[in-house]
Amino acid sequence: MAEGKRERRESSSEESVKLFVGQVPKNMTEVQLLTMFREFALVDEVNIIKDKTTRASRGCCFVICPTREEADKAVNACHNKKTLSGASSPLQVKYADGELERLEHKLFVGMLPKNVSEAEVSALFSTYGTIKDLQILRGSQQTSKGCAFLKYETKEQAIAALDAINGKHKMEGSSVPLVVKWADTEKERQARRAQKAQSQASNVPNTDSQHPSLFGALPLGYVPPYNGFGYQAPGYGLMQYRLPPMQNQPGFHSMIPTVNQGNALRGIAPDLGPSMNPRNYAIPPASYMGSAYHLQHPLAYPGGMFSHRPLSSSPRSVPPAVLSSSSATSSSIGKGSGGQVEGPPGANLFIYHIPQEFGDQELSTAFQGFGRVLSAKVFVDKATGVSKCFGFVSYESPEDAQSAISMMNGFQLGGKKLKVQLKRDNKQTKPY
DNA sequence: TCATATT
Repeated sequence: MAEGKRERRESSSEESVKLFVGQVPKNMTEVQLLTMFREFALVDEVNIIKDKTTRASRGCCFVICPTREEADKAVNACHNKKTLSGASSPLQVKYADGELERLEHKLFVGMLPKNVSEAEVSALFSTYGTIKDLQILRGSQQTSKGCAFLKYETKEQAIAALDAINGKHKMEGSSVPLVVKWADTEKERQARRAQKAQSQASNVPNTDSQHPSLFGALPLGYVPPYNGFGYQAPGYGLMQYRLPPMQNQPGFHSMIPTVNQGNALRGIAPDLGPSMNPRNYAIPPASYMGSAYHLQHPLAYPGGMFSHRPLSSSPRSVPPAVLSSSSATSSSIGKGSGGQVEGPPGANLFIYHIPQEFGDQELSTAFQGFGRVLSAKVFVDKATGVSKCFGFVSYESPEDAQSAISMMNGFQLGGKKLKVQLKRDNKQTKPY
């Protein structure tokens, strides 16, 4: 018991350092990992990060080292240097989120006089400890922003300074006391940034209609103004999205009401006579365009309405999204609690050059004409939320995937051509 | 440019 207590304290002491390790095969145990890391450094414990509900490994773990020196040894020896059997890429070993900051003892100092020098700030704060780093924030013209970041050698020093100065000490020539706080952590900053981006986005009216991708922007079954074929969001039209060769295939022309054919292809609203009921155009569609907006996006052609399969020979020639106008929008993409649903071997696609503005939903919609889409994932930058323009689509069968490849690979979208290939398979052959 | 994941 005494021993357990001591161990606990060691693991969570100020000195110990937590590392985050990625690319850990899901079948490895904590003991195996512990053994492995101990070849390189002193390690107190390993904690595999598991799915909250399934308890399955999430393919990463934490490693606790007694000191920073030991942690650095582990990082230097392993990060990007070793690939564990079953992993697709080398181990990623780094300080866990917030860990570096925790060791930095970094303070924010506010309410500095604009003309104060580093030396003056340094002189004041040196009273409480050794300053490892000091930086007064300045604008483009070197003008002080009236605040600074400062790092102490130890946490105790930082606390001493914080207690002594915050709200109490006025610098020469200043009428307000300094503000001293712990600097925001990276996570806090991220949260703040996300918050800001969020509020800015919601301040823009009509975000949806301005979205270059019209998928998902309109409810399925929604009949747009005019006729459902020519409607376009401001600034965006079919012009930006080239049609695939598809249009030359048999059956293509017969799918579009003659009156509107030309314009539909260009995303131009036809000039309807005043007596004409615009909605008439969108009606026949029950089968044909569960949603008028399918036509607004060229991707609707290859995958959606104009399957390369003979139109009459298979029920699948009309994609699911088109059959039912009520259930199609979110034909339940695999978003099962964070995990991504993978299809059988050969049924998973890797897609590159996805338009920036596409999200999971748009990707799914674009690829749903070839089979049931089990999952569709566009990768986004963790910090900015910006698409990395690649992603994955999984189908139930390899045949679906092959159809999608033959139809969508090389398909021009927004200036670039989609690259559609089978996803690489990193699964190791199971020994037994 | 191939599932990157922070108990």
